[in-house]
Amino acid sequence: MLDMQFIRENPDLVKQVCVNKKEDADIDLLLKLDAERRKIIRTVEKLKNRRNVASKKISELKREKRDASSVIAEMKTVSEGIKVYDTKIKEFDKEIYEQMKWVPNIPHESVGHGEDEKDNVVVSEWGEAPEFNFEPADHIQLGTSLELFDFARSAKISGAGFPLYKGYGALLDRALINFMLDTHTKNGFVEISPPYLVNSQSAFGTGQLPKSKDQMYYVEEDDLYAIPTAEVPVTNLYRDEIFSEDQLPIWYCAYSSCFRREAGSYGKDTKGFLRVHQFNKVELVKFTVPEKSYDELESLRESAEGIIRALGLKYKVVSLCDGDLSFAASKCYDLEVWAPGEQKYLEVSSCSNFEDFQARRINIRYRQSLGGKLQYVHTLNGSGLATARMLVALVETYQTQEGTIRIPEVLQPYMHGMKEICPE
RNA sequence: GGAGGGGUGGCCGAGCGGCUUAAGGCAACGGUUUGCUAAACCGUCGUAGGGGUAACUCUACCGGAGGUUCAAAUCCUCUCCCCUCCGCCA
Repeated sequence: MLDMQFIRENPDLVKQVCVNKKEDADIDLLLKLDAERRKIIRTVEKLKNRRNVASKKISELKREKRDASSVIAEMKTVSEGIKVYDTKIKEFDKEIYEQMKWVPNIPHESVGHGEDEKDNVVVSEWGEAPEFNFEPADHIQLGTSLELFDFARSAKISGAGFPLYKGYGALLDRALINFMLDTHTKNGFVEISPPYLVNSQSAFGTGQLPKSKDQMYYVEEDDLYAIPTAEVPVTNLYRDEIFSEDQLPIWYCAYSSCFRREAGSYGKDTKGFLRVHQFNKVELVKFTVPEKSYDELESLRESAEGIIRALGLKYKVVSLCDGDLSFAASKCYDLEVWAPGEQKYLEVSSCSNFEDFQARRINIRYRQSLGGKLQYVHTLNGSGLATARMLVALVETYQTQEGTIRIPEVLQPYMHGMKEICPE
């Protein structure tokens, strides 16, 4: 959510951002409603002032046991007027809010202009693509022959896109999760294990609602949404709360399963683990003062990158252009790992700075040490990382000619010391 | 699911139709004085919105939404959340 005053003062900028981000919020209508609303406020507040003054008079007269009926009669009509205007203001507030919900966040000045993902900028690349003296298999072949996953049976019990891990596949996934959580907590993140179902207020707070309502699983009977990422519960932890400045920054990491309907994406990346309805992810979330948020974004990205490096996977960092930037983000880096079996990069993390866009929606503020002013915090988050796609890159990168999969050294302690996954 | 209790400023907590401009305390900030992890005293101190170049001023806000009334933190209705007990269950 943007500040109305900001929109009032920078209408052209906001309009341009809507065009660049391909959002069709009606800024002119919004400005008109805002001006209209303020005009009514001026009128009604004059009336309310009259009422307050008269009210005091009435109470004085009553105390002195004098007649107040003429003032009361007059106030009756004034009050009726107030009621009419108040109703009008409420209508305007609602209308303005309806429009405001669709206004996207302003990109940071360092974000490039572009149409879509093809205009994203590669910031850095790391690692070497593995070389094979044989034709590398993809994760589905590997997973099937080693019995790591069972897509056919999970489709039977739930449907396509619901993965099932088995044996060493399940162990590998668990190893990845534990390795990530241990690494992040060692680096200063506090671990959170959040609820998986959240109320609509939470889904709205982090920006999933209203825009991506159809992308979430919804339990109608209880009005609860299955989380598409741990970002939702963790960011909402401090909804309607006020920090003191010395409490910031706060760094959280949270493992959760993530649920996404992926409506409308049928036929795209449908193979195996590439795009699924349920996957596991360790999420990183930060709350910080505005001055530090871009430093925190860089450090957040490094935390996520550290995992990929430790696993020895080739990857690249991409800075999203404004056309590819999500609704709520000011700046975003995508981390993409190389999957040699697929012969393509897979997005395993998005590290974003939302500045005060989320904080404004969910009302998270902090009191400045100097001056004691209340200000909105900045929120950031990034995957650190999603395991489903990491598994794809991992098994494809570390496959051998014998059809086994070598285990990266950092994961071995989490795999009971196993160095290699071999056929049974 | 059933029965009670409760939601008031950063925190605690009084108020239960008009002498409230939400008491009082804590915390915070500024100052005076005395000085060994500090105390005492004085002062300032909610948030949001509107108007004004400004000092300032007006309006709203007591979980949320309606209602009664000239007037609502206070009365009524609905609703959400928290706590305790009972039931059911992992």
